Amino acid sequence: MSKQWLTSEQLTTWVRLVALVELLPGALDSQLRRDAGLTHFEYLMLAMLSEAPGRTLRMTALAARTNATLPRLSHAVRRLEDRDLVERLPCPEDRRATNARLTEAGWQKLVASAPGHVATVRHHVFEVLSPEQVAQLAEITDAILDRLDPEGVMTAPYQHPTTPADAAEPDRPGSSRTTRP
Amino acid sequence: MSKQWLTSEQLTTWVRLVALVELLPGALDSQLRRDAGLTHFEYLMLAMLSEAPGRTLRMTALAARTNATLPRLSHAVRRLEDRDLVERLPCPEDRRATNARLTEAGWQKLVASAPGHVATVRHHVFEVLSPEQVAQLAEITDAILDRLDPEGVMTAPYQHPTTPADAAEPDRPGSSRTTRP
DNA sequence: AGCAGATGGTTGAACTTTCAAGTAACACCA
DNA sequence: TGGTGTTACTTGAAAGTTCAACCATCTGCT
Repeated sequence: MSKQWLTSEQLTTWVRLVALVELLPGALDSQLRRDAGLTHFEYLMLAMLSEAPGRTLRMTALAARTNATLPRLSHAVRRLEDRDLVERLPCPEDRRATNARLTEAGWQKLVASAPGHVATVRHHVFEVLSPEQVAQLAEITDAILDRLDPEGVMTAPYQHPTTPADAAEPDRPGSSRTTRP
Repeated sequence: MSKQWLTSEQLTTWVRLVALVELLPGALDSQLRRDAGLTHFEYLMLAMLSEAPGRTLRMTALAARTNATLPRLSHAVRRLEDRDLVERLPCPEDRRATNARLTEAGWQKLVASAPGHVATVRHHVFEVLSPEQVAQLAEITDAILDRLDPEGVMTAPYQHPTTPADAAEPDRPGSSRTTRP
């Protein structure tokens, strides 16, 4: 702590960033709950699974990609399982592990809810930013995530554009990508 | 929904922004829980009260400034009351209303925990950004908040730099401002 | 082979948030 | 004056998250 306080520019920026960080998840949540009956966290789980090879991910990997603790994910997956959007399978390679796989109904659910979600994202973020600002925001978030998520677990598989997730996904080539948001 | 999907620049930016929005609250929370025994939400309540005239705010106003529902705030204030950090007073002007006021112990708690919190903010955000990027981020968040929080309730009293909150606060002039983060 | 420690995941209890009433006071108008 | 409707908040129950065990399996070491 070399300097104790923030400059007034930093303070203004920080106040706004905190507001953004508090408000944005709520906005995403309400749209998804209203139009799709999903929380943003549930949507994220489905989206992450949809991008994985075989639409399948180990619990630990899914937890990392969604920033969830293992207990939280375990409970959440059980609820999604009750709704037939996801299924649990024992992992053949490691018998301690459990794989979560998107069901066909889960895939359909995601396909059905993605457009409304994307529209919300566009409305709240991209419609109000210039292309330059989008580029600036990409760099800014990249810099911050460098410390917040050094491994880039949450932004995988978007870390390595030379080996996109789609390459490993056999069915519906090119379409899974568009469901990402 | 004129355009259905996002460009790849937008997608990259969006993935990072989501990661940021998910990760940052957790980072703030763990530091505050570890070093101060406060959640970020509790810290925000104390900070907002500290800036208000007489360190007092109506429940509704505090709820707006912290992006909390009224039931959530009511429960949370009761817990802070149990810890003697906040007290509840009936509002003289409107007998339906309740005022929440920061106690001296609450003020001390805030003063004690602010430096560590600010250090975390600096570490995660301002140390990795250039001054230009800080300015860019201020504009970007401003644009987004325009739709997310048109009234600017969460960023008040930083909306009107000509009438700073400090002007209305009698004691410890100039100091309350620095506890804001 | 066998054991110690690490890893992967689940479960139930405690805590927090949300949701659905419910109460009290204010505001307006007949 | 007395409704009628709105505002401000609280409360208790339901839902979700976190926390602290717990079990099973794997890994590495002897």
